[in-house]
Amino acid sequence: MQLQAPKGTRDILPSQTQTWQWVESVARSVFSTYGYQEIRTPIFENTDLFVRGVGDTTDIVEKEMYTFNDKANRSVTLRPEGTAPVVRAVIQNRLLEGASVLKLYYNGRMYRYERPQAGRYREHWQVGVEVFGAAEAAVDAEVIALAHKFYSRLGFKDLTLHLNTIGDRACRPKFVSDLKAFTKARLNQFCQECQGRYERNPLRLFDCKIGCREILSEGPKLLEYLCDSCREHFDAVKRYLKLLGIEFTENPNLVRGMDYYSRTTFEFTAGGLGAQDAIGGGGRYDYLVEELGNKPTPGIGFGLGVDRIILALEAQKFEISPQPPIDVYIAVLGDEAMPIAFQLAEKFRDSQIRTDLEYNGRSLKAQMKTAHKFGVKYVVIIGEDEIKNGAATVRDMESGNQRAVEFDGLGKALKISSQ
RNA sequence: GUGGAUGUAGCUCAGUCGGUAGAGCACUUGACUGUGGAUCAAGUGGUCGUGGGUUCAAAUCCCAUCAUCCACCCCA
Repeated sequence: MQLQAPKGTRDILPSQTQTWQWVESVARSVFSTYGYQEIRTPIFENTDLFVRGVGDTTDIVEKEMYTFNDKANRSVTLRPEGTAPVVRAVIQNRLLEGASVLKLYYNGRMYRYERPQAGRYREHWQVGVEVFGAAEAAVDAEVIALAHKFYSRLGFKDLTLHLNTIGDRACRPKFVSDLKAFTKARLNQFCQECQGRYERNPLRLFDCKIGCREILSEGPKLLEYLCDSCREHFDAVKRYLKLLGIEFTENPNLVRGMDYYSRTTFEFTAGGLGAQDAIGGGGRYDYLVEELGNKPTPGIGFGLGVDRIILALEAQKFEISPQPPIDVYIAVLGDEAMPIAFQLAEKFRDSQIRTDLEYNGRSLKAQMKTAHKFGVKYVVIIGEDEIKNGAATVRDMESGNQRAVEFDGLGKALKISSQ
């Protein structure tokens, strides 16, 4: 027990990688049907990108980043989220020039220094999309529909979509200042945590789980402060979602953890997950590109947590039937059989037959057991008799039937039989 | 960062009032001279998380520490 992966990290073992590959392939397939192309960005960035992009008063930046100095004393940070790096790459590589709308997706690991818990890791995987250059409500609805389609392709049953709007530059400042004033007048009624939130980021007050929200229910409501264009945008998003038959719950408390959001925010939660039940979320960020130094460009996107998606699928009793790792197992009896088996295995592999063989000279019974455990269709037995006759014994593991096949014709025979 | 629970074989776990370790599964061999899914038997495998302390004697009691899990917080 001395060797151990770092706290909050884990290995994804061969028994699980089939599920992971399947989830990733569904993501690729669904995203590409909406016209998205993949982008891969570095796993670390200059720290400044996240401080400016995500926001210097957010929890992510204040206490959850893996930040360190490299040998030239540059401050770099393992990416805690996917949006800021993609925006950086888009600006740096001028991907917006000559494009009306740009649709990108990514799949990668994120890092946050948090206390590990059920469904919460210090290294976790997200697949996500980002759209640039489209401010219309239809795009908000399409992005949400995309996430929704991904989940339903995976077979999700117990799924809730939470939807909110947090206004824009025109209407949010007034709301925030009124919220601050309201809170200040009752500050001693709020919990310790919320008294800090009041100072740093009042919108986060809506996230309190202890009960401070009850006090706020008497206070200003964001929905009542929305400017006309924000209200119309939000209504349009809802209309489009209804058009597609996608159910949602309006959740005025949905304030997300990055400062870059504006207008639409959303989050998907799944049943059976315990306290960490958000399996994906995102929103619109119409000011982020500008704040990072480019000409103003609207944007919207989401990140979906692959680890939690797989946990939730397991909790919902979903299972993919495991595929055998190989097609053929060669049973080897005696030292003289080894060179023949060794060559045959190479021939099979050249014919795209997935093949493994016995290396340890165990009993035939043990070899058959191994072949059975792998779930192979055929076992090819090479022993004294087979060498003498120049023909291997081929056992069909489903029927139990055996026949002799000359060494030369083996590859072809197996190829045909296994199709 | 704050709480609670738990660390014994590859896996899941048992271990009484302190007397220096067990089961099931898995693995190997055999019953069956070269045949899987069944049965039976034997065998391999453990610094009892780590370091101290108490004791004639510690997996067991005490302290510390590390790790894991769960919750708070936050989020995917």
